[in-house]
Amino acid sequence: MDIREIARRAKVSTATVSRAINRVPTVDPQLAKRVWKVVDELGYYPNTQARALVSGRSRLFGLIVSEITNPFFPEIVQTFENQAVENNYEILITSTVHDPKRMESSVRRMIERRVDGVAILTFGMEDTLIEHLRFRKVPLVFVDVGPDVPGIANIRVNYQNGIRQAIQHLAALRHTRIAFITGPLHLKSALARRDAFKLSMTEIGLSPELIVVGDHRMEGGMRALLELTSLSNRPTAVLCSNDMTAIGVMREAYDHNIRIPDDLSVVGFDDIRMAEFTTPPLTTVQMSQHELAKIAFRALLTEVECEAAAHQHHKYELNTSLVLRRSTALAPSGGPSTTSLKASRASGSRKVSATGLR
Amino acid sequence: MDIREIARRAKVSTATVSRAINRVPTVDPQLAKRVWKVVDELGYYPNTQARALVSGRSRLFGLIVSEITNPFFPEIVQTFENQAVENNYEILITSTVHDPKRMESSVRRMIERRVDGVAILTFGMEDTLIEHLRFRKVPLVFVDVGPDVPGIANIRVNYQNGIRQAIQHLAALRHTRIAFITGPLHLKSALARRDAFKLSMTEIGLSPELIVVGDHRMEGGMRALLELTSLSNRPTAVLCSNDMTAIGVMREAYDHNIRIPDDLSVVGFDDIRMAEFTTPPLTTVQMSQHELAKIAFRALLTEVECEAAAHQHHKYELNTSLVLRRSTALAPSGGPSTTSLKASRASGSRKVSATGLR
DNA sequence: TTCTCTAGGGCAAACGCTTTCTAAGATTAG
DNA sequence: CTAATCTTAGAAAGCGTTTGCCCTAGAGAA
Repeated sequence: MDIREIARRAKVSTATVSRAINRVPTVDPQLAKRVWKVVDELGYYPNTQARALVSGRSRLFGLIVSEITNPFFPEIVQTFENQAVENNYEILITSTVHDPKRMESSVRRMIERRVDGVAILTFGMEDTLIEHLRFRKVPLVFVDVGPDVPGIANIRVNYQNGIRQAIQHLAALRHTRIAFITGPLHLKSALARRDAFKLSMTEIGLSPELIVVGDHRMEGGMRALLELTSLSNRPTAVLCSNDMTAIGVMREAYDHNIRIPDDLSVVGFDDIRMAEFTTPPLTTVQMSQHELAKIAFRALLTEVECEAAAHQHHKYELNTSLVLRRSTALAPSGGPSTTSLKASRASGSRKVSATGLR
Repeated sequence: MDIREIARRAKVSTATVSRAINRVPTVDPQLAKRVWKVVDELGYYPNTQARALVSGRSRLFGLIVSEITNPFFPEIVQTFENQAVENNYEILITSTVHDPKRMESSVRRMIERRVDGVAILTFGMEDTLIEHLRFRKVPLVFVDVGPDVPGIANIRVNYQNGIRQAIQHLAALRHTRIAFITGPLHLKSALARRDAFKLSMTEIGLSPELIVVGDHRMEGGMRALLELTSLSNRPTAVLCSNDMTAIGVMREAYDHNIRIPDDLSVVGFDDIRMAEFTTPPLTTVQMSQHELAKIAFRALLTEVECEAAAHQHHKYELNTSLVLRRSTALAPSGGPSTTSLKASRASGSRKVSATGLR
């Protein structure tokens, strides 16, 4: 069933049907009603492919993520999709699972489908692929890792804010030996977090020397805790480069009878959904996936809809901030384990306000 | 840049270019090489919209899930996407978030994009929407909830298997008071699980009376545990209708100083990724998301590719089975808490074999 | 040499829409 | 009452492919 069928039945031309459906105001209300009646009766749905072909816009956005099974991403996908639905876009998702071949095929497929824009929310991407997209003038938005050139929107994450809050929170709980477990050191975002840790420590006169390398996965956190406990002067608190690492730390701690938070305070980073569900619930630095996705979508949309904006170089920023839950407590005082802060805390989670921190 | 441009430069007709690109064997190898050379030089990518328009197949599959942020689904999405990439399909994902409006718009969008098939992996769906799809002869595949009519593929889950294994595992650990926390009772899948529990209990001469209602979310699990602990003869083990419920139980247990597994054995259902990361790691009934997605995709593919198959009524089955981790132990013997099985267990997870069970 | 056949390439018609251009009425001005 | 202007619907030209059909050239047979 096509537009001609509708035209025939409504006794108008296909042009009129098209105009009616697209709510062009110049069409006579009488006619429009007649058209709509037929459309509804027949359950006619316009063919998007044909529309896209002639209009030159597919109303399709690409969304490339590292791994949809990484708990950081589903929230992003959900929000991105919400935005898409709201704005009558469809979204083509690719989860690259860190495979270059996969990235390449995904870029290719997106180009073949003539997407109107691509959001690249992944930890690194080969430049030649980006070139392919740029060459075809596909609007692009990156987070963190994007090249600093015009025509590409970039979302910069302010890691410093949240990490400073975390460190100052720990310091306020009398912790002085605070360790940091990094992510893979080839990741820009991991390095940025580590640097933020260093800065935040030196800011308050602590030396940021307890740094061990993790891998942003649970296993890395487990290994890192082992490494830290073998030290002569163990840390009493540990800040992790992401939540999965923190979960690994807590898991390993459980196996070694290290109580959290009584013996060791743990802070994560990202605030993935799961952080709320761990035992104990994880205090962590929130990098709102919701906000991130929203910003990414809007960036794409402005790039696409406003021709004017297309040639500017846009920058966007995403803040981070500490969310208190129950994996941190007063530092053990050296003697028998001290009472924790636990009792004095509400069971829900609440954001710490920036006031008083720095 | 279009096919005509290629034709011009390779000094052939567009027909030949098309044939060369699609590897039609009748085209002269010489010519084909010439065409491919130009294609590569210019970085030409065929326009999928145009292709779809004329060929009548969009090479697009729809995937409707309840909520991508529900940890059950990302794995499914990933596997489904893998399959799609392998078979040169693209996938349109919708997360309905239980909103009927959203479902409707999603179905509409899929029809407008002329998807070649839709996998509906959601907990219930309005019949009128299904009608829309059936009316347009879109191949469909359901899990559990699909109507039993020809032209629609159905994946039936064998809940009994895994749940029986779970119950017999608990019984072997000397548990006799085994509780069950259900999901929302309007969900077919939740009812099926409950019934499997009842049957498995009576099979071994235990009475399935300790049943409380949950909601398939953490909160429900927390409430349910509270309810169970207020009972005069508390259960020593609890089987949950899904993993999130089990996580809620463990969380609440932590707050009440009920040790898991020493005081209470907990078994989940689904085996979401997170189950491996809880403290203690959750023993649970696996319903392989990987398998599920794979079956769903294959079902769609056969329905689309084999015209012959299209008019048959297909049935597929997905098995379930217990995965042992560390949230179950010998039932406390009534006196001071007994030693748990913990020490005797490997730390990894392993599947229990069906041998000896039933 | 002529005829027949076949292989393989080109022409042009779709696919289902949007949109420009045109023309027919309707309306207003002179 | 005619001419000029405006309004609105229809005719038709694409959008970028695929594909059925036809045509030609060259091979092989007579």
